[in-house]
Amino acid sequence: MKEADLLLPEPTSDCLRTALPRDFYRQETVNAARLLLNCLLMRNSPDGLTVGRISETEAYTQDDPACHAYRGRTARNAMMFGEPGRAYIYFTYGMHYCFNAVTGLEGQGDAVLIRAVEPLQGWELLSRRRGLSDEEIARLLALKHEHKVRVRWARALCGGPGKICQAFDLKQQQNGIDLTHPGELWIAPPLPEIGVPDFGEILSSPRIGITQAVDTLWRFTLENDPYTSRK
DNA sequence: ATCTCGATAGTCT
DNA sequence: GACTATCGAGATC
Repeated sequence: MKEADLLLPEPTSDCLRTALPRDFYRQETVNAARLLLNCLLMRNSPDGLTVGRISETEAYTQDDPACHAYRGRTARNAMMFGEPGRAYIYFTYGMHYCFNAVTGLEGQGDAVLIRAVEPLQGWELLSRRRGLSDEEIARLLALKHEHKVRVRWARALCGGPGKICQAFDLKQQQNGIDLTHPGELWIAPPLPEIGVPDFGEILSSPRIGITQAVDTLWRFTLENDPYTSRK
């Protein structure tokens, strides 16, 4: 399927009624990180609905020195040791949030970081939350059919974990939300009705922004997917 | 395209 | 007191 065909239908779509089940998150974390690619990040807030196709993930396991849970349970990382299928959202660098899905067995301390998504629905709302002016949003909406503009805009909105949290309004308040049921925040499987892009093979690369275990290739992207945080 | 750097505050030593 | 699963601006090539 070509990328231009990846158009989200009206919000009556199945993705509003469907969520990945608990058992999906219970599987081995590295597998979950790979399979979360192309799944749909769904966010319903009083402001409106926003949807993004997951395009970049990273796996973190408790026995991995780069993982927040590596040194055991603390108040901050407690959610990682809880039920798989819940959101683990944390604050970092004094100004950014990062969104993870808890994976593996309960009590294990694993999670998958969502590093980039392709916006599918709610471009205007995502843009406002990211601080774009009304004039800039209007200009981009008019040019959105141009591939280069669309990719550039998408990456400015959601090409990085901090950007996703700002665009999707994810903060401490959303920490611990159960992602396995449609509500204010959940993840839907890739739906054929929406269109599943064919971006080729899954690539593995070093995780970004860490200093430990830099040779563990647990960052996952799709070969020809332009909607990533970097090349 | 790739780099360096500063902002900023919660967490842990 | 040091570090951080980041971002954006500005410099440089």
